[in-house]
Amino acid sequence: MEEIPERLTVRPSWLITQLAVHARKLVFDGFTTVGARGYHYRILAALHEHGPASQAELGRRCRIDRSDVVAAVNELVAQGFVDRTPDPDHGRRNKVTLTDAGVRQLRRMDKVLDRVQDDLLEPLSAEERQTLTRLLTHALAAHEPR
Amino acid sequence: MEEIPERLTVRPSWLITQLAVHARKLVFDGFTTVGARGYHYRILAALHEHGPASQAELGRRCRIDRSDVVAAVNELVAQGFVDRTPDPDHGRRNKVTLTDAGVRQLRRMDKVLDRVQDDLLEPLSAEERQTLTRLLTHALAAHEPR
DNA sequence: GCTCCAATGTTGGCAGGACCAACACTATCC
DNA sequence: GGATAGTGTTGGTCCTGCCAACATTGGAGC
Repeated sequence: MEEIPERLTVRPSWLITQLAVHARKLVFDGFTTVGARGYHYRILAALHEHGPASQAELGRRCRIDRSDVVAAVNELVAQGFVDRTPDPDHGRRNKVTLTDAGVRQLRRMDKVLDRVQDDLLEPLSAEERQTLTRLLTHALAAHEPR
Repeated sequence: MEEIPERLTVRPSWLITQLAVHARKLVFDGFTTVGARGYHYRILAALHEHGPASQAELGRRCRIDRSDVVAAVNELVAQGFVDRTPDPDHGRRNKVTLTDAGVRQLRRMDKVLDRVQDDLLEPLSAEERQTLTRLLTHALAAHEPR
């Protein structure tokens, strides 16, 4: 009745992009419950794991365009999750720092994400999830800038 | 130097959405060379595999919103790849039909897509690609409307 | 020192894909 | 006949990812 064309369902590019649609939706819905969105998590995570950084650096680490980092940092500042201060050594550069509230927000988002993984891969066994993760990591590595 | 936070790289939702970014880009670039985009392929494929259909039907089969089908069909009509005629039995309904030129366009897009799969999964062996396809299909099935 | 280049922050814009609300119209079921 | 479900269409939103342009600043090379 409403079958998807086989040409589509057979191709990895379709499977990946369609599963990504569901992943995005789950992540979006989850993050909405804590008043955040994807870019926010990436930035908080980078600050937590690698310490304070300039906006350009954050963009490179998080795979976010410079111009989009501006907006995301603005929002995070407004929510009190990061501080933005001019870098004393480099006149134009900013230093973005994680606040305590930011750390707590990051932990909330971590929990949300853990649940999302479960919903997303629900029908797969633990072993299958591991295999999938390995294969995806492998494939993705080939497309990363060296 | 520009390492991605581990919190991200470890999670399937990140791997899937990021690989999807590259998949989209490869598909987009490929389809651009034949003057088309994603929605066009889905619609041509559905028409070829299941025969003429109404727009609402196409939307359901291709996972495209009704309103977006309108625009895509407009473009396909303008390019001469499909015909849109009023359904004689149902006053409001349209019947969308694939033209010969549409079939040729579909074949061109098929070739493009085959190359894309290869670029996308380049580092994986044939067996790994098969495993990946199986796991993705399995996971995706759980999120499809029954 | 001075010039040229690279990097930075910022604004503003665009496109694709997905989605939603509302409206007018039609067919069909009770 | 009247309520209801389906259809085509317009118009708008959102997230993500990008790009161009600009002013400003640091640093490298001469």
